Amino acid sequence: MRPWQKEGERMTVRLRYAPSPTGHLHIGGARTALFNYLYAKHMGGEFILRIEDTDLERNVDDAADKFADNLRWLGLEWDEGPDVGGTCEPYISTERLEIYGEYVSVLRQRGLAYACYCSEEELAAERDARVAKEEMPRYSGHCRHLTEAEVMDYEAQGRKPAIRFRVPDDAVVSFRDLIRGELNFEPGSMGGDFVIVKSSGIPTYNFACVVDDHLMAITHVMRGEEHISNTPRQLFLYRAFGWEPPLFGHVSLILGPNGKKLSKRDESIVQFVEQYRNMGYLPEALFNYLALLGWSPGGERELYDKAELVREFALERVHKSGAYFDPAKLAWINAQYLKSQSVANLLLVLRPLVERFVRDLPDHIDDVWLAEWLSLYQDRISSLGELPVAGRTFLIRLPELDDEAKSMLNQETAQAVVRAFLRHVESVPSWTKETIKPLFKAVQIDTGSKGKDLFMPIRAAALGQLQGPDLHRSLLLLGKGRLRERLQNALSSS
RNA sequence: GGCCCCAUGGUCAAGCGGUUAAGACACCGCCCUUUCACGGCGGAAUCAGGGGUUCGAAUCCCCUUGGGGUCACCA
Repeated sequence: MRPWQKEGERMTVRLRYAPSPTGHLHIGGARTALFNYLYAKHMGGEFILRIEDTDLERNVDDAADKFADNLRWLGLEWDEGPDVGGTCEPYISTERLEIYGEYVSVLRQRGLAYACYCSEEELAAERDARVAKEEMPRYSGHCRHLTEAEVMDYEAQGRKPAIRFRVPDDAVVSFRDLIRGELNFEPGSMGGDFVIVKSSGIPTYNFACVVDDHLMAITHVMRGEEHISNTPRQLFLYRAFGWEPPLFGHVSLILGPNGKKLSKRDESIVQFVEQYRNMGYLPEALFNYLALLGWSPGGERELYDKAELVREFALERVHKSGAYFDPAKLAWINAQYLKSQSVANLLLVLRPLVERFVRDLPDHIDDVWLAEWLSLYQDRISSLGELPVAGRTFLIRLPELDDEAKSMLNQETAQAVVRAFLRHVESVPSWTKETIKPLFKAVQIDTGSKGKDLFMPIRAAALGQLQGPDLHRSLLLLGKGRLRERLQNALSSS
């Protein structure tokens, strides 16, 4: 029974994602958030966003807002958090300093925590000495039993103490991980008394996290595997306070191309959510892909919407082993969503993208034009960001002829086809789907060319490449005026 | 190095003592198509190794090997 739990009340699960605002939301963080969200929602519980900004030096100004923005974009909405509020406010560590202070006092009064005056240099020297002896680096407990005189002496030197938690000497810890099962830790493997308040007066992650999770009634903590070794320390704290700890689940890591944990500094891979967003990836697709990375609902399906994922999500099916992040598969999933969505919907994403990618938008571009342009390429690209590249020829005045197109147009018969086509284009009264189609038949009669010999020269002259979307529709989109200009250019330049 | 975690094709993965070891991405081939894509069909490709347990192991146990995480007044 937890203090906040009323008699007979069924406890709702509460999970949180607690990023530190030191950078951008990356794939691994997003997936952790996603799993927490999926489980919370699957259980009909609550998902909470908390900002852990206890590392003042590394905090980045608007990182927290960006995290929130990208999390929302992905489709992860939280029930409580810094901007939406909630019953456990505030949701930002640095606004909870007083709270932490109270709990630190409790520990100190009970003799479970003590001031440590060791300087950074002294600690480093101690660590080096142990490493030199091939021992595990571990705090010696130097300040465990300082006399009053020693304390006064340190204070007189102007030293600012950190507060350490007194780890029981015979400490054995084990807990049942939601994903990995029983986990045991040998005594002495935990590094000795650990710091809970830095000499700056700011608590460390391990301390703030425990106090916050308890006060916020978090029932399940799902986090990356790199936190496994923090868990014993946090468990000590729960024990010291007499609190029932939440259930812990450690999710495997997402691996980069080198087989190691994704590093924010690794530039060989696009790993920030915002980057995919900027490339025109659809949030539903990223959501879908991330959910299936390290978890599987079983069966043969690859495409699931959010509601289905929430319904299917099960901790038992979360993988223990790490998973390589595969941008190609993500691209494929995104392509599937791209094909299935309405052009009108896609336009909402596309318009800002185009405005950002294309300078000096030609004035023939309006929503109707954009819609047609997009639909021409909809099943040929895997993300909207590829459209300005793939469909570039429609944005510029004259096409950029590639080598194949050039050699095509060098052929005598090709010249004749283009010449005849130009003649018919000029004489056609209107420019519609219906009027374009017969022009090809007319050219065929005039020149005797048909099939590839007929279509390719026109494609080359009009679009600059031998491959591309449907020719009739392309010419319609191009417009009669620009097409004529291109045909003339093709004839005069060769 | 200590402690801890992990191990089915190149990648994501299904499989929970008896299967010809699913499916998807990527790759290759064929078909469709005026081109390229899309789509369809087909192909190559996996149980890290060694011991047990068992009538029978990808599935259970042990060891080895390999990979990873962590050892901060970072989270």
